[in-house]
Order: sequence, then C-alpha cells, then structure tokens
Amino acid sequence: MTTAPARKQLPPAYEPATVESRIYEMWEQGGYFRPRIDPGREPYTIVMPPPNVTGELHLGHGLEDAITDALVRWHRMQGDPTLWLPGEDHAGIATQNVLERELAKEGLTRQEIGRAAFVERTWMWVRKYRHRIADQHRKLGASADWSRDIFTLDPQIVKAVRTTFVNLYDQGLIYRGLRMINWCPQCETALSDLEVDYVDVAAKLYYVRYPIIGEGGMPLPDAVVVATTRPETMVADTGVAVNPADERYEEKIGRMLMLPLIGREIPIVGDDAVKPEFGTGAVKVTPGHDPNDWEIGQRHDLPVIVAIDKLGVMNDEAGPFAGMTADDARAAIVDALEDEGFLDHVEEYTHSVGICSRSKTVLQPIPSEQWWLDVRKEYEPGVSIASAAAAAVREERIRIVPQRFEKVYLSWMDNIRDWCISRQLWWGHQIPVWYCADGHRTVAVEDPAACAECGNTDLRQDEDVLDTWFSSGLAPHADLGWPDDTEELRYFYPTSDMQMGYDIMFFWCARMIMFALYNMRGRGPECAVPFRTVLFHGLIRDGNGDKMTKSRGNVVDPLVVAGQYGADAFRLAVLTGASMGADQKYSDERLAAARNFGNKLWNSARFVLGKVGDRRFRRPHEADRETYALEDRWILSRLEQLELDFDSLMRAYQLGEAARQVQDFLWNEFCDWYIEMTKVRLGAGDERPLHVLVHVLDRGLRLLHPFMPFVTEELWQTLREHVDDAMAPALIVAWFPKSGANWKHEGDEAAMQHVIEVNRAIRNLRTENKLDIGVKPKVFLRAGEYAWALRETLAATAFTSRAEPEVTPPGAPLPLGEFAFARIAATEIAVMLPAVDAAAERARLEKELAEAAAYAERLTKQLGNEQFRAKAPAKVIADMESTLGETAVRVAGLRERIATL
RNA sequence: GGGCGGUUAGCUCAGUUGGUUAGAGCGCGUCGUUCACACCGACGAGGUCACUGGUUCGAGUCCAGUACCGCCCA
Repeated sequence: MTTAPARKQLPPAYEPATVESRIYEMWEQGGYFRPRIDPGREPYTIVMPPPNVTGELHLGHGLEDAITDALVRWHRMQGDPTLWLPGEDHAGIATQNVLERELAKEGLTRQEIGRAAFVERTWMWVRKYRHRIADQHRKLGASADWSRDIFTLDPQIVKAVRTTFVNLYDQGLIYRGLRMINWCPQCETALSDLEVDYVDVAAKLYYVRYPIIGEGGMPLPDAVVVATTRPETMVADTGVAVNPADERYEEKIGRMLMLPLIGREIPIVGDDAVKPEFGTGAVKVTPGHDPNDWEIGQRHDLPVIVAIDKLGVMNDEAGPFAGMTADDARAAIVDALEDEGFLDHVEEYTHSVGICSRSKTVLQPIPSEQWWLDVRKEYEPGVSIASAAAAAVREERIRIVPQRFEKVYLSWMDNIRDWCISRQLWWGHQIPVWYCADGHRTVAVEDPAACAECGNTDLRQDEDVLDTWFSSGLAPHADLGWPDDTEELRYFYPTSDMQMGYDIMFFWCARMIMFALYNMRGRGPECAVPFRTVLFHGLIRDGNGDKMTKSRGNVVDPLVVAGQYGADAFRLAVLTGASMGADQKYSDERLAAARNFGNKLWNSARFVLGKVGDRRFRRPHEADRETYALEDRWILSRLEQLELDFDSLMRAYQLGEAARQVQDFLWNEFCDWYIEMTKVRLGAGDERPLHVLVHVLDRGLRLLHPFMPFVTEELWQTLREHVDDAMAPALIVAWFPKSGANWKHEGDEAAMQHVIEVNRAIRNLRTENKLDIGVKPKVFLRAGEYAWALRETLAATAFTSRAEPEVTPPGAPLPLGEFAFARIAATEIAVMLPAVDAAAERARLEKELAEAAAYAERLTKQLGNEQFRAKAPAKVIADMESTLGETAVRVAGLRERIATL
C-alpha cells in the first residue's frame, strides 16, 4: 500500500453532460484513435458505412456506432493496431433532392442556374455539413480515426472510381446499351432494379377485342380478346402473344390483328412467357413500355414503339391522344374503345406497380441507352463479377453473421442481372467517358486533352453520373489508397469486420464484395476480399414497431436521446435491445434502465473510492489465497468466469449478451452481495477487502468500457491512482482483462451461492412474519455440508439480513419460543419470532384495517359515480369491482383477527 | 409464387453443441431514513415457452406439420 494523490470528489449522481465532451477531447487529443502500424501485429480494421453528407445521424447510425465502437475498443485494448475508418457519402439522388428543395425555396430550379452553379452550391453544403456528421459521431463516443476521414467525392476516391470504370470498360464488363430500364419521371433518371419498390394497388383489368384480319386484308367479325391493366399503352402495341401450348389459340398464331383505334396490323406470336391462365390467355405486346413485352418483342423481332415520353406525356405515336398525360390518355382510350365497341368488359384487379423507392412516383418502364455493368461476363476463365462474389461467401472466405443472411445474399447474387450504373443526375461521379464530334469514345482516368482515336480536341464528357453505390462499393480498398500501393492498403487490407443494417445488404455489402474481388484480384482469392466478416444488424423501429421515417414523423434523434440519458445509456440500450440481426423497438423505459445502471456503477465506485481514501492497493495475489475470505475468493472466481465468457461471446459477435453479463455481474454480484458483505469487515478495520474491491472494480470498468466508454473512463481516471500496478494513461488504451485460471474455484462458488440463498430465506421469513425493520431476530442455522461457509460469513449475514444468526449442528435443539422455518439444501433455517405483544399487534392490525377500509371506501365511491360508470370501459369497472370484493374480504379478515386478540 | 424471420411474464426482450425448479429490465404489490446509490434497497406476485405430432432418459432449444404476424425476392 502506498499513497496516491488526493482525488477529486465525485458527485452523488453520474452527470453525463459534465463528463462526455471532456473525456472525448482527452481521447482525441491523446491520439488514441490513430493506430500505429506495427508489422509484427495483425491489425484490426473496420470501415464505417458512410452516412449521407448532408443528412443527420438517425438511430440506425447510433446503433452502428455502438456496435462498431464496442468491437473497436475491445480490439484496441487487446493491443491490436486498430483502425476505424470514418467517412461520408455524397448520396447522389438524396443530396440532389435536398439541394433542389433549397433552390425551390428561392423559386429556382437547377436547370435555371445550370450544372456548374448547381454543383458548386452542393459543394458549399457539403463543406458545411460534413463536420456536423463527424461531430455527431463524436457525441456518441465513436473512437474513429478522424485524421483519415474521407468523402466519396474526394480526389482519391475519384481516382479509384475512374480507374475501376476504365478497367471494367477495357475488359468489356461495362457497356453502353439500349435496354428496358426503370425511369422515374419525378427524379428524371434511370434507376437500378434495387431502387424499385413494388406496391399492390387496386386496379382494373380491361378486356379489349382485337379483330382478326381476313385473307383480303379486311377485319373479320372474329376477334382475339386481350386483357391489360394499362390500356393507354395499346397505341404502342406491336403484337399479341399467346402461349404456343394453348389449344384455344393454336391455329391463330401467325395471323394478323387490327389494332383498335390506331388501325395498325400486328401479328399474333406464340411465346412461352405467356401464362394461359392470365386473362384470356392472350396478351398485347408493347415492347416500348413493358419489360416482359420487351423480351417477347426481342424474341419475335417486333418493332419497338415509344408512345409515352420521359415526363409521362403521350407523344405523336399516340395519334389522337398525343399531348395527354398517361392518366388522361387511359380514360380517353377506354372511352373510345367503348364507343367503338372494342371494349369487351372490365374486371376489378389487384396488381403490383413499381414505384421509385425515393420519390414514391410510379415508374415508367422505357427502353433507354444506359451504362451497364455486365455481371456475368467472364473476365478470367470461369470467373465473373457475380460468380466470384457468390463463391467468396459460399467458400467462407467471407463470413456472414448471423449466418441465416447467407442464403439471402446468395440467392440474390445467383440471380443478379446486369446493373444499370448511369444516372441522369448532376451530383456524383461523372462518367469518365468523352465524345468527340465524330462520336469516338475516349475512356480515361485523367481528363483527356484530345480524342484517343482521331485527336480532335473538342471533347464533351458524358453527362451522366454513376450510381452512388458504385463509389461506396469501393470503400474498403479505395479508402485505404487504392489504386495506389499505399502502406495503409498493404497493412490494413483486407479489413477485418464490416457492419451494416440488413436493409442495405445488396446495395452495399454485395457491391463491395463484387468490386473488391475484381480490383484486388492480384492478391489472390483469400486476400482480395474486402472484409473477413460482415455483421448485419436489425432496424430500430418506433414503439409500435413501425419503421421510423420523416413522413411518419416518428423519427428519434440519437443526439437528443444521448443528451437526455447520456451517450453510454443510449449505447447500452440499443446494443442490448435485441440480438444481432433482429429488429428492436425504441423505448424510453429501456433508456432509463441503462442510465440507471450507469448511475449504479458510478455509486459503487464512489463507495470503493471513499473507502480507499488516498491510498494505493496491490491487486490480490493467488499466493495469498488463504488470507482471503470466502466472499473475496467468490467474487474473484466469478470475475474470472465472466472474463472467460466475455471473450467467447465477443468472438461470436454476441455483443449484447456480453454487455448484459458484465452488467449482471457488476450489479447483482459485485454491488448487491460483495460490496454489502465487505461493509462489516471494513468497519472492523480489516483492509483485505480493499485489495479486492479496487481490483474487481478496475477489471469491471475495463470489461464494460467497450459498451459504456464515458462513465467507465471517467471513473477509471480516478481509480487508476489507487491501483498499485502498471496503469495505462487512459482506460481506452488499458489492457483488456484476459482470464488466467488463478481464482476460479467451483467449491467456493457453490458455498457462497448457498450463503446467498440462506440469506434470502432469512429475509423472506422476516418479511412474511412482518418483523419490523429494527427487530433483529435470533436465527438458528442447522447446517451440515456448508456449516463452515455459513460460519465464516456470519457477521455479514447478521448485517445484511438484520439478524442474530448462529450456526448449529443438524438437529440441535432450539430454545423455547416461536419459530418460522425454511430449508435450503441441507441447511435448516429457524427464525425466532418475537413474543407477541398483544397491544402492539392490535395497533398494527388496526392500522392495516384503517388502510384497507379507506381503500374500500374510495373504490365504493368511485364505483358509485354515475359519470364513471357511464364512460369507463367495462373492463376497468369490472376490475375495480373485483378489487373491491377482495378488499372487503381482507377487511373482514382483519376485523376477525382483531376480535380474537 | 419462392425464401427468411418471429410467436417465451402485463410490456420490451435474452435464452448458440438439448440437461436440475425457464431468466432480465420495465411495470405491478408490500415494506424501507443500515453513513455508495430513491436513477436505490429488501421481499413478493406473475409463464401450458403459439398449436399439433415426432425423436430422446430428457425439448423453449432438434425434426415434421398447422395458425397468426412481419420482412425479403420474383
């Protein structure tokens, strides 16, 4: 024992607001977030899913910070060179929408101010908001390396994006092609398949008669009836299709039909894609406005007619309906069909409609020239983008946690189609393709001065930008410097863990795997992977289980929550709110519970520090085992077990369970039993427990630190002065407890467990027999096996269970008097009841009676209130009536007992 | 249509090679000025682990099926 400097006084309650920013600053100033590259050690690396640069953090980001920071701190404390690489995403459509709304407030559109001015304005926003995002992470305690903070439009990422594009293009994996795409008339851009949501809508199925044309070219009375949900597209029909196996139409294949209203002749074709059970089994084919029809049209060489433009307006192909919106045209066409006798009948019908996942606008399927990533083309024998990405997971070079998401990933990857990567937006990575006047293409990483083919210096860059996920998909290697051969890339790649909500598995996780395996393939299959393990967490929903969205107005700001309860409480609550991968419901009660635990911990430390004074204690050493009491050995044994369990839980990514176990240990074992039991010995001047208290608190703070970094660091800064050991300057870089097998002792644990249960039995008997708080009854413990343990802890039992206990042999006679009995294993517990004082007992019963009678009266009065009876739910009334019944019985019983006294 | 998940105390949820009497927090009831903590403590009430069948010495846990709720993909 030596003397430590005088410590400052801790306030009686933990006040996060006075602690968090100071502690965070201390960590950041100390440089603890920046890893030191040590070739002798394997690093731990994790890349942050970059939030939208102009957005704000939501609860999901908060959960991600809690998960990642726990893993990061755990690894850092184990001495791994640990890098948490933060960043922000330019978020193409989302950011452009934000800026367009801002412009609209000034009565402007982006077209009016032009592309250059629009992009400049967006950059101004980015410069303003980028730091806000980082500060929000800081408030939650995220120990990310901010010196490496990266934005997806930074020059380094531009270089990576262009290099990737050029390489893929050169290998023919990126191509320009006319294909059916999802067009959002609101956002005025093409979308990938992933950005389409499908909603069921009540609609109508229109049955339209298409007359058959006879030998002489004249329509016959005979007709084929087709069913369609979109009659307005009929003006662009170029065929009718039936299933070739459908006997009803067998003889009609090859005949010509007359397209009503328009008069065009169109053929009947046989195609397996047609389902005979839909409608009449004959469907109109509109290759210009339906993805399936496009396919059918391709197979039968049908012309493509586009009659609806990109703003949803009918063009000249629609003849008399030109100029109408598609909706108006539908009504007009149905009217016309009816007037001219082509409308057979109409049915109610529910079908699913594709809408833009961002703007919720109904999408128009239209054929369009776009840039595509060919995911099936082999770039090496037997290897394509999609096959490599599937194999990495199938062959377990990448591990998915929880494992069930593997199937989701694989079934998607196995069925993936070419990815539409171009967007008709202004904000993003502009496609690195330039055209000269002769239409030659130059595809290059650096802006070219002249056409690569003809030398023409008059070049125009492709106006489109790339899908946002094209750049974020490069994160793990691009953020570390690729395509340059940087020290960071060599050391930290592949990254270790990756973490995200399961809702972006395809958008982000899949794309990172696709790109990494291509760009990093030089490293070989094992080391090309972007990460070794990916964790998918669930969504945080509101109290009703609904998704939190701005439109619902149920969004909760994590910083508001952290301000209210403390960042530690927020982190613990979301981490233990559900098991990994499962959704959780937000609840204030859980936040309060987590805050309460922080306060409990705070006060347990106050107790320890108060007893320690200004002294410094050595940790208990196992060689001195015999000098320690049962409860000392017990808590040390439990601590070791916790350390073992903690390690295996964390290795299995069971973060919530690990946190729960530390919490249980500190509250239920350390506070409720160990600290309570030490009070007697400490009061008697025994300093042995101080070694244990200091040591266990130190270890407990270390174990809890990954989950509750602020409160643990704040307490540890004081505690470290009182542990006579080599102590790090800060908990964030203190070594993590690694259990040896020094104190683990089954016998001590069982004995102490018995002591605890005996204490509980004594307290239970006290309560059942309504002993006053001041009464200390004689208690006889007739014990066998554990007599030694009960004897050793007798003083503690006397104190914590307020009794005068005595251990006697089994069957020992009891003195005269009244007893209450219980039995725990082989120990019989006899609590001596005080001689009954008739007067006092009468007084007690009278008091109880008065209370019960008053309660009954209140209930009677309430039930007699007509207003109440009229308006209250029947259940409330019924419940109250039954409570009244019970109370009446109790009153009667009490009266009876008073009468017998 | 295909796939996945959920169903455990009033509420929110744990429960990972099947193992005594199924847990926690909140809420509820009773009691409480023991010098760390009322953001606390003590004691207590509260569960047919959705249902049916099977495997097993033993099932909340494994298998098959059913119902309801939710999600993803087409």
